Amino acid sequence: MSEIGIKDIAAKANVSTATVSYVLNGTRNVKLKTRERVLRVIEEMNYKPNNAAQSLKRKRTNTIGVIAEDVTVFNVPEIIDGINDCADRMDMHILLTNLRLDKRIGRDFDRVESYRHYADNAVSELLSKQVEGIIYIGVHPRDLTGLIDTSGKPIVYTYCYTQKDVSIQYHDEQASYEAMTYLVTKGHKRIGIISGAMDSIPSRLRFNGFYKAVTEYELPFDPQLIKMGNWEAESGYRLTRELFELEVRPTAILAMNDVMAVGVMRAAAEMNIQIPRDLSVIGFDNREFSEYLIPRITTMDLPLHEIGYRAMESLSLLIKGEQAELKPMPKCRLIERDSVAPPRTS
Amino acid sequence: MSEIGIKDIAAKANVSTATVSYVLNGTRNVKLKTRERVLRVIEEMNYKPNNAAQSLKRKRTNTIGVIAEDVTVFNVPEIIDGINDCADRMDMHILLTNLRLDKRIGRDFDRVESYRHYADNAVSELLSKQVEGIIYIGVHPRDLTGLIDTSGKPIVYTYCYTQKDVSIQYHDEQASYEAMTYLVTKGHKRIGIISGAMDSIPSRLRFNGFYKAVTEYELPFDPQLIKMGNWEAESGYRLTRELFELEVRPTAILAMNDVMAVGVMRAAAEMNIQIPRDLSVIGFDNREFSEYLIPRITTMDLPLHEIGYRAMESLSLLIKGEQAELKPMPKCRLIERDSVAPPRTS
DNA sequence: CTGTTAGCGCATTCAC
DNA sequence: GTGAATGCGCTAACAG
Repeated sequence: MSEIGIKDIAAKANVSTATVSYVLNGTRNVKLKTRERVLRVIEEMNYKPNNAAQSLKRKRTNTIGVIAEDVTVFNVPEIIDGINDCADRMDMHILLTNLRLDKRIGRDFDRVESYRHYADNAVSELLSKQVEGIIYIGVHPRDLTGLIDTSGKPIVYTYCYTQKDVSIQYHDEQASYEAMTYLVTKGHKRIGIISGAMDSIPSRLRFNGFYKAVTEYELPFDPQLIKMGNWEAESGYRLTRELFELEVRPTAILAMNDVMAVGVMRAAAEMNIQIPRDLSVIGFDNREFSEYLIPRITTMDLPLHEIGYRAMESLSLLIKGEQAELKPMPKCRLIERDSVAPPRTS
Repeated sequence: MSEIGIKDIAAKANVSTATVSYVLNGTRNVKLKTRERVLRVIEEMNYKPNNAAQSLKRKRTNTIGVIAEDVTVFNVPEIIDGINDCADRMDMHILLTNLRLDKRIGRDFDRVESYRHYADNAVSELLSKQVEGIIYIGVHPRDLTGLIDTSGKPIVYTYCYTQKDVSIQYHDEQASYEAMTYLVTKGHKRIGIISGAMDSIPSRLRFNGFYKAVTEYELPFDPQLIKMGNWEAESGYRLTRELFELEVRPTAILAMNDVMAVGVMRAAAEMNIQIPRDLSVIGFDNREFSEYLIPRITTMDLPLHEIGYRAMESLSLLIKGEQAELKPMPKCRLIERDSVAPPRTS
């Protein structure tokens, strides 16, 4: 029975409820002896303060809400972990809501109306529970302006954004630029790129990084080396075949995610092209499997933990009424493995 | 400002707070006209009931706590998703606590003392928040008797268990038996097995299934075909090499997880053994990467969603004071892919 | 059908 | 250093 309350403690310890509260919260000095007595009784009766009553009285709950569009998407757990990490340190608690978008409406994220309902519910519920702020974790970066109304409560977005709220994202452009730099350093000049879906923001950002590298390193610019994929392995496969029908073939391919990199590898295997001897491949996301492929693929690691941590930091600032500081975007990190080598001097 | 309360609504709608409460909860009939008026005011002022106050009054919170030992472990998100799925249907809410064991204490799960502290805190906090029950998601199946005291509140364990509480687990023994059956159906007789760590319960259970198959199908029993791994890829690699030094080599290998199956594949690649032509491989877990390997590996899918769902169902029963019904254990499902073929008739 | 009011468990102000 | 009284926002019993 969790029915023991502060007054049960007070009675058993021969003090008033106020005294119990004082020793519990350290709000005022209590004679050592009484304090010890109270503490002992609390221990004995295994008393736990009723959080509902506390929240009602103080105006704080020390709780924030996290809305995840789908916890089963690969990047989400690590972001949550980052939020947790930070929240623990500031003694904040987390109320997690899982929208289950993937299961419920599939991948059709652009039809905002199809899930506004779920989002609204989640927010209402969280607000009802008196959260002091909300972190929204998208499954895919996109503009969510107007989706959510938090009634003035602070909100931070990650893996998506709105036009007026704080959002935390990693540096896509820097990431692909860095990947290109690595390839160039290894001696590659003709580098093919297989993009994600073109209506996606990360795709465009990563393209920017690619162009920047092409320009800065004065690589031969050939539109034929640029292929529009759709994030799926099949597109990596198909486009790699196209790339290899070119008269002058690329010596390296940058795939905008690891899944498409798998497609690249499949195509290569079929055409008897050895990676990395005949073709270098670099992926994106550092998905778990990227380490298990043969060869293990070199890829860009996403700073997911850091994103979560930062989101929590910013939210905490907003809750305190301060301005969220504008730190530079978290960067991706190159994971060097076995799928990149210098081009063959044929 | 979420400072608007029921009495603000009452005032503006010219009714008493009670009436507002009644229309909100449908607890009593309210004249249509007044109801509509109240509803309109609520809408206008964007009023959200204060859950803390509600919980204080009713004795229910409609909230359960979920303690995950580590949300970043591969199987956990899907379990949470299952819990969510069920919780949504019964209008229950979830308070998630992430122990972050992997990050904080590493893989040394047996030293219960090293994380009792975290578990205790999590439970205290949850109890304080008046959850009506708890689901505990372990990272690895093991006996956790004595770790947690919920002060009488119902608890359900999954991916771990205690000697007195309800726990939900999938059917390991059936799974490996079924995997063996599949291999036998394909014509294999000499089947090697690479186990997980032997102090692990799933390892032993899966062995049971293996033995059962060996017996029932009257396979040649050869202790040399049984290798003790440790769940890591390296052990799969090393033990496969050992298996291939045997005079009569196995035609198929059952690895107790997909990670070790990767090791098998690596060893095979090095020895120029083609999968599945020269060697069939079957894994366990249906890890995401198992589909991306070349060849894609046949594996046993874990009913994670179902486990979560069941855990929630059972907990809900316990909360209502009923007995948790004993359904048969959820089963694993064979995912047929490309790493198994009939043995070569050499 | 609607209003009045006690009290849920706790923190806090004021009085001692 | 301690205790009695008040009220947080809400529900439900009681009264009309």
